[in-house]
Amino acid sequence: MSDLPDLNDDANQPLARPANTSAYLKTLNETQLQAVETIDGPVLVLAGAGTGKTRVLTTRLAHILLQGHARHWEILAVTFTNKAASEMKNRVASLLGIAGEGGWVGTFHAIGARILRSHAECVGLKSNFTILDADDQVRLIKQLLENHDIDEKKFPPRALNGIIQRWKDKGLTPETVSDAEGTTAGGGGALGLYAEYQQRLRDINAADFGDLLLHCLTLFKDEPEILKKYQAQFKYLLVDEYQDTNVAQYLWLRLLAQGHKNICCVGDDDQSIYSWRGAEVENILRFEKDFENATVVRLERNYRSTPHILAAASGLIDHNEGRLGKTLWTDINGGDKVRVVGVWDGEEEARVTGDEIESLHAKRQNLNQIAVLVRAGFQTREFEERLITLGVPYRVIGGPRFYERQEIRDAIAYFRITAQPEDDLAFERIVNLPKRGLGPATLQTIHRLARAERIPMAVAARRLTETDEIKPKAKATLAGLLDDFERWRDEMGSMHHPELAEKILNECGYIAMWQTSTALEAPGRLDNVRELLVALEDFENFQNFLEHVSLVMENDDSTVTDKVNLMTLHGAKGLEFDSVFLAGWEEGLFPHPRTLDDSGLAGLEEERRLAYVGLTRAKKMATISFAANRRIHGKWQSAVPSRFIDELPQDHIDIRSKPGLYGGRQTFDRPSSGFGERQATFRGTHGQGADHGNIQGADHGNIQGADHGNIQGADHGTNEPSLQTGQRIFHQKFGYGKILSTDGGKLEIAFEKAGNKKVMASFVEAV
DNA sequence: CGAACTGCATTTTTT
DNA sequence: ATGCAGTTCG
Repeated sequence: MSDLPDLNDDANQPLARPANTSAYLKTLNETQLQAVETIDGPVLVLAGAGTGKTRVLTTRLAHILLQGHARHWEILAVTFTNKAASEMKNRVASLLGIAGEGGWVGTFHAIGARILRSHAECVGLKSNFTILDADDQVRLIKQLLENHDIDEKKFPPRALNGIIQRWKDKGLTPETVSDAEGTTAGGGGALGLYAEYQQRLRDINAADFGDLLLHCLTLFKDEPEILKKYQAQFKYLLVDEYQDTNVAQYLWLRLLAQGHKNICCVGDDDQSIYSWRGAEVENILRFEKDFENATVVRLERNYRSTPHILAAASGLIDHNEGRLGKTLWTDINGGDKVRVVGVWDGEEEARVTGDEIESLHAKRQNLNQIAVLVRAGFQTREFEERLITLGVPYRVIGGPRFYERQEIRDAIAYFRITAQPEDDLAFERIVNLPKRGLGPATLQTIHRLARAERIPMAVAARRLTETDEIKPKAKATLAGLLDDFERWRDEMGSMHHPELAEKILNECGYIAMWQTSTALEAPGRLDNVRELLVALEDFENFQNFLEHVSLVMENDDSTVTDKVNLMTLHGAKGLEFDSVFLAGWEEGLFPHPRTLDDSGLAGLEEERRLAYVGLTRAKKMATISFAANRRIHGKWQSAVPSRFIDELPQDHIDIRSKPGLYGGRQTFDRPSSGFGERQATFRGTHGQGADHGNIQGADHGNIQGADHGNIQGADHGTNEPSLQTGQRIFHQKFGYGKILSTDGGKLEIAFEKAGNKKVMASFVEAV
């Protein structure tokens, strides 16, 4: 990390001229300049939507380098997304005129992984540990539950994983989870599961996303010298989207910042929309208390939206309590009011929106500059259908990603097991793919041994090839497969990795499997696999490629072609468009009832921030729409406009609802209603919202309360070293027998019924 | 082993 | 409505 060639000589010498004459600072406004030039000590930059946040962040980074305050490896700049990280890298590079390779600009997770790989052994891992994604996490939990015969229905693996991940978000290890939480969460079983999950991760040399930070915290705590090294190294810290940090990230930052105390956090409390995945707005609200003598800079001049849009958004967010408070203003003139459109149903909403988009397009509005924003992913469907009919090109942002496709995950599992023999999840995924007769029975045996001995499945499998535990045919197949793994592993050193990858996929029969498949999607899958092989070329080796796959899964749909953007409100954060359509502003949909149920007022405020984020994406035109009738989960429901519509300042909106639609279900008997009347309708709203809650509310997310299924305590029903020659034993499959000889974990047994067999000691009970 | 059937939930999403 | 997972049947 340290002695990289310094690509930029200027960075080594302070510049003689005064800072504010530097060309790159000239374009900044006064507060932006302050945010850039206040280099020493803690700085909080409250950057409202569209106030030039990224610019400040990148200019500040460049400024520190150009002024010679630090070299590029002495600055730590963290973001949440790869997109933000690469944008920062690129912009800094262009400001400096060079590429800042080797710097510490990256996502929290990428930086965490980098630190962790250097000191993996301190937390019980090896530096080539695998990074597990959400899918792997859930599968691992499932395995653990199966082992304890716990009913997945009563304890959904996803929910349990959620609990564990939230603990990790809070920086809690199984040892530090409070007793109170430990005894209630997941029926009291989640904590035990967490401990077991962590143990299993170590056994298979893997870390999940949360671990990338959590293990860092453990590392910093256990190895103060290592922490000191990083504290000394990072003279300046820059943090993007600070309002989205969770406790673990906060602690991580605070530790690292303690050396030089130059930490600059940029964020906007009004755009905090990720509490459901552990983000804590409190981090940003508390900044001045956490970091003494902090400078707070407010960026309030908005360069993005017209006054009406800004006023509507500001008026809306004003309904939230506990804000740090900002007053956005703009110099931009003109622009229309925010349009509020009521329609009969979802179909009409899509039709009206589609027509509007067409007419914008006819007026030469760039389709890339148009977005339809919805609350939930499924809502894009109706718009897609309509746009297809109209022949308007579109893209859905946030859809399934390349690396999430089944065939890609399969192929990658082969690479994973090759690069990291202990990767159980990869092993399990491909052991019988393509089908090679290693079915559930064999797998279960491998599993049991792996668990009993706390060894990776590949190791367990290898041992089982030396005993009679599994059928001869399966045994031979398994031995062959394991030999393949090893052969490929040996070749990693000598062969060019894209070629090796191709070889692997050919030899294992995976390619053949799709080639011979008559399935409709087979050719497409093969194409994807080929594409994967091409992607491999861009990386130095397997390791780098796999790291990329797990951490940098870019969703680069930023295709050059001109298309309308469809996405969720969450997905729109950080983006901007000339024209924005905000669809589905109805009670029961937005604010989402589930959020209200789960988090009450705090949830409502977060939904309101989501609305605010949506509105502030618009540069020139914002259109809000709601339907009087909506089909949800196949059922038609009448709907009333979202309470957020009521909260918009009337002076800045233009209601274009068809006469009579404003009242939702009252449409027929009470044509045409105005604002005043809406209050009455609004009451009805509440009733409906509550109904919604009832449909779900009953036993949702409450894994507690059940008194069964204690996750701990089930034993693995096995051995102790007291197994000696002559000892009578019981084996689950072969029955009773007597030990003839022992050889480490292996035993030769004379079974009363089954004859002489070699078995694993783990599968034998002394009787 | 694979096709057909049944029950069930169904926000947001990065890494 | 729809899709997914688990189960059952041929």
